[in-house]
Amino acid sequence: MTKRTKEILALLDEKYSREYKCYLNHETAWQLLIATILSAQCTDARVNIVTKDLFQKYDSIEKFANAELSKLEQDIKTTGFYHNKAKNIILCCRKLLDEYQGEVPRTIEELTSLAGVGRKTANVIRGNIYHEPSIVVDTHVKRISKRLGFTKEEDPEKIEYELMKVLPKEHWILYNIQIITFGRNICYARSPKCEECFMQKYCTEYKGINRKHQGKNEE
DNA sequence: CTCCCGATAT
DNA sequence: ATATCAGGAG
Repeated sequence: MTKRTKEILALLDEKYSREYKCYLNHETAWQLLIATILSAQCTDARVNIVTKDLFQKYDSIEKFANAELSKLEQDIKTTGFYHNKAKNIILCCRKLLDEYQGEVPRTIEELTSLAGVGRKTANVIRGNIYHEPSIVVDTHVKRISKRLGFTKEEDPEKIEYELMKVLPKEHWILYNIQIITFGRNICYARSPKCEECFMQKYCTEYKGINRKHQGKNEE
């Protein structure tokens, strides 16, 4: 690990909690799995609003597996992409029952074989439920890892492997949640709060005081 | 690469 | 009006 990387991780540890706190409300592994499927291109705040009622109405994997598609679509509608998500959740839960005895599997291969579950969702489960070191590359991790100069890749899977080489294993899970918090509070995709950012020194896009991020319409 | 898609901030 | 939000499948 380079000195620069060590300093960035120290700054994150200093600013944000070192304890892992998931932003998607859940009580069980299968609830986190469904919440994460719903979180695609949707804010975690919106997902939590939906799952609050959803997990009372559907209080088991069986309920989701036997759900009526059009009903479930309406129940998750406000998360967007609701046709795909509803269909995937039903298929996913049926497979959990048919092939995994209702247990959420542990490996990337098994997890990504479930409908609606890609690498990002699989890594959320592995990190959060099974406490396996894993890099979750979501929109925040992608954007901010590029700004911090950890990667220049566009493909989330390539970014995942690159971050594995750069970051020590003990920080993999922590990095994910700290970067999301950083992205929510300061390092926005649009109009990030660069002037009050504690990461200025390490940002490849910071242009200096009184300048907009990425240098559009300057001077 | 395209499509899926509602809610919110700018 | 447009960009963005804890992406995934065909």
